[in-house]
Amino acid sequence: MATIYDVAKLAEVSPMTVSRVINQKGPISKSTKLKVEQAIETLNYIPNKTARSLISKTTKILSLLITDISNPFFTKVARGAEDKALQLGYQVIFSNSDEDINKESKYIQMLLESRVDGVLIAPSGDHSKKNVQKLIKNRIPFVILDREINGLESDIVLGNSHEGTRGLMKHLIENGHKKIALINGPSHISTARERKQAYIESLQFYNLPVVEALIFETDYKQRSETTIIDILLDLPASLKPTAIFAANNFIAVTMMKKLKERGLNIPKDMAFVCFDDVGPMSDFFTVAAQPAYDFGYLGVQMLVDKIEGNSSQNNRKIVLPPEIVIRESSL
Amino acid sequence: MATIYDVAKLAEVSPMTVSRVINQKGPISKSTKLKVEQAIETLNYIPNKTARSLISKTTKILSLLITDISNPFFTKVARGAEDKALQLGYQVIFSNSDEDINKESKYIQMLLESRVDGVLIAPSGDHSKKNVQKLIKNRIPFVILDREINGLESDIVLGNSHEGTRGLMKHLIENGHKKIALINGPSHISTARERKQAYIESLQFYNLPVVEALIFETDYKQRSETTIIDILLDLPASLKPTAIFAANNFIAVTMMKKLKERGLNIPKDMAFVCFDDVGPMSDFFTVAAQPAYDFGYLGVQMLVDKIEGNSSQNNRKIVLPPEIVIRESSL
DNA sequence: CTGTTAGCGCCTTCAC
DNA sequence: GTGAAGGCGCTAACAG
Repeated sequence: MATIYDVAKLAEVSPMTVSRVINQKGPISKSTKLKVEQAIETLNYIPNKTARSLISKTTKILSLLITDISNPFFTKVARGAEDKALQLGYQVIFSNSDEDINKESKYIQMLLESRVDGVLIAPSGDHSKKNVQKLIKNRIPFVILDREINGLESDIVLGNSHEGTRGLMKHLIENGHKKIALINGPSHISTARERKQAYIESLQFYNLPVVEALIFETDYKQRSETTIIDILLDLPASLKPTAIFAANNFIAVTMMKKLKERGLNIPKDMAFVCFDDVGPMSDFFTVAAQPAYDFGYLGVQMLVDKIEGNSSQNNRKIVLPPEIVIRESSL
Repeated sequence: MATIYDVAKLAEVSPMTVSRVINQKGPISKSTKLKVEQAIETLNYIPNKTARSLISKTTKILSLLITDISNPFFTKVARGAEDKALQLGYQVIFSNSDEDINKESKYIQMLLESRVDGVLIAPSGDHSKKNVQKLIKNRIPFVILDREINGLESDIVLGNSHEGTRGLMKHLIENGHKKIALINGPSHISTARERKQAYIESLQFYNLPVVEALIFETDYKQRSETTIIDILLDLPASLKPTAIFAANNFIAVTMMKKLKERGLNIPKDMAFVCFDDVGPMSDFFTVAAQPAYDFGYLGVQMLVDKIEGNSSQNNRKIVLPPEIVIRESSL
């Protein structure tokens, strides 16, 4: 592969001159510029970004560290991130932590070695604090996505779990549901804590009892099995819920599948709502849809602002409201 | 950020010795190794992959160039690719061409400059040949995904469009459908050509007429509007189809939405089948589901084989069969 | 307007 | 078992 020296030799100039025409920087005569351009062409010269990085201490690469690209929420986040990154001249490396702190730590190490210019991270939970602190220690700019880390201030792009939950609960309750099960994510993730809190507050607001037997905690991951539905359906009639609120889309998918297996009809036998869109074909589901694309898009914008020093402030917080979309599953 | 020199100084050894302990290569005494490790620890030294790349001429980065990560098919491809890449010690940069040859070309240029070790590409169409040839010219290993490029042999991981189409058509026809519309992708994409051909052959196999008015060509992208459904529904009763076969998931989503808008019930008023899964919540759709995860997983495996020279052969072709999943939309 | 020198952080090669 | 010299491809800083 041709180097700047090869080009220089062919064009009968110094490597520095070649560098100048490549980077369109510094004064160059039309004629030498032409010579160089021809040499570049005939040698099929392509600048080596790796060598540049060594000098510029900049890679023009961003890291997108999410929990699972398969989750339609994060798929859209990724799309938004990549679109904005391209616009700003960055490439993005993506990684899936699978909500696993160890996997997350491994990726953090890798991205540190890669000298990425910045990191967009959806933390796997509050324990991610140590990973984020590693970023801080190494002065690599980052923006947190979707989940706050307990006891850590930072630039962040978030949804509004309270608003989304209240909207969903209001809809359910005003449609006559009094016994609503919550199938939540792990309490070490901020969104799960907030969704539970808003769930409880909503019940209280409508003077409905908070029944512990109707509150479950699982994880946000895609699962093939669950016993929660069995437990719910075995509840005595006085307790058995008429509606289920799943705290994210993957929980919803798992529960729905089980509900179908058990022969229940949605919404006739059980109303069903959840947080997050469930994918392109979601015309059936009542959801609190978050503007996932914007999470990624704005996140990258914020991050690059920070990297390139265009931003005066720190700990900027963008909160994006969800949209309550009422569909068949709860009617 | 600490360099190998800082570590060397602190440990009172030469940089070379530090390099040796980092890479666990060459003989080192226990005691110096310990000294070095301590220095690394106290200085929080992290090897600079960028500098390494300059010497090794290897970046341990793969490029995944697909058309749209938002497409559930490619989402899974990406997941499979990343999983295998992690296993093999590679990171992956992803890019979305949006089925646009110009965008694709731009990315090809970027990845060439980045000196990625290999490329996994789902070509935007037959015109991608020039981009792939650029890869060949620059000797960068690649594996093609999902779509063959007319007149180009290469390592490739593919689905079986014929088999999937025949399966779907068989199901429809054996359920009594005689007028089946095909809403296909662009004919410059191999999968569209093959699906159309298999569609026609299936009709002929069952002695059914091939009606040009029932064959449409659109693109594989997500769209918010379409006139195709209107055209179909305005057809005289003698022609109006009783079933629709969408050539990919995005086409299916667009058409379904329109069908709903027009007040049609699936499958009562119109049966509906498509190629590719439509996302995690696809329990409604009859589809030819491709093992998308394996496309990515095996693709990376093949690619890294090539990169690391473990593979003797060229132009290896992996064909992954689809699974016909019959669900409500066609019953 | 163009060229020279030096060095980014690391590793290969060859000495000792 | 350890170190010194040199260079990967490029560009900043200075010189002319």
